[in-house]
Amino acid sequence: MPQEPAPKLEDPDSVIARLRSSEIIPTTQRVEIGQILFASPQHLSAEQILERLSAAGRRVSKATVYNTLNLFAARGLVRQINVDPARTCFDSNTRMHYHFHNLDTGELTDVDVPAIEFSRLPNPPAGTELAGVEIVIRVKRKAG
Amino acid sequence: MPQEPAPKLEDPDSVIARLRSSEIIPTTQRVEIGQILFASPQHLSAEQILERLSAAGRRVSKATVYNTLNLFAARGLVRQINVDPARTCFDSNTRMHYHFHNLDTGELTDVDVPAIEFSRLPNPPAGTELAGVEIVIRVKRKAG
DNA sequence: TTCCTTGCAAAACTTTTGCATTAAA
DNA sequence: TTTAATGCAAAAGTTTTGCAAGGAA
Repeated sequence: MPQEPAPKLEDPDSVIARLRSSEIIPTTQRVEIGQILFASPQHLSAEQILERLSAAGRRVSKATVYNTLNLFAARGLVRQINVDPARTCFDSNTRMHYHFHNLDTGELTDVDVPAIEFSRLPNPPAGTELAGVEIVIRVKRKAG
Repeated sequence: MPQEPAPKLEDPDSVIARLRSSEIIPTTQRVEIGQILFASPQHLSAEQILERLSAAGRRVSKATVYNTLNLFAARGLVRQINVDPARTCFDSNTRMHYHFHNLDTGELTDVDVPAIEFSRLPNPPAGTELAGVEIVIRVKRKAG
């Protein structure tokens, strides 16, 4: 019987280098979490990371997973995404990009910057300046 | 001494008509909540609605506020907004529009559709169709 | 009367925190 | 050795739910 392929993990040394260059002390747990997140561009909740850790035979406490994700986010190693009010997602793709959000499945898909082009954008309110543009294109199963 | 002006309330009959046309039974509590929400285009959390209710001398249980907001959202009378992972906001402006999000204050400001114009948008993934485009323009206090 | 809604308290969740223990440099 | 991170359990916060009591048609 076909077996669920184990999700591939990023090379630990590469994760360590990445953490050090963000001035983050590379503890065992942080590296393990980084190996999961940085293996590919993806969107994971804290709970999903815990699942993948335990699937990989590693035990990391829930508190540490949250601490680590918040630390990574504060240092720009991941980006927080709020599409589902029930849980926060962390996006390991730190290049600028947008998202498709499938309303039926909850799935997020990246949209590269060149796929969207503005011909007009409003000026920020007085006293403020642009900090970023976030776009979520909601899609649903095609009626048919 | 200047007094905090009581936020104005929408006319009850107008709220009742609105609920009926969405096939929602206009109970006392639903009308009271509608009077707050529909008084002007605004973005309110469940907690803020409870505050305004009690400021107006009305008592509605927390459970009913949540039930009502979810009902209104399901019927398209308000739109749910997820910018703050800690709480869900409900937007009583149901016309299509976008938002400025002030990162320093958390404040949301409407951006009308004509203020943004696309010259290119990606095709939805195979098997899906467009359901909506959500844009949040993040702004911060101007450095100076 | 019949069906639906409300209110309360408790439950369910996600996320944060305090503190003793352990690991990193 | 000194400083910082981990793990646990408890706490905090928002949202949901079960059920008895009350309101709408």
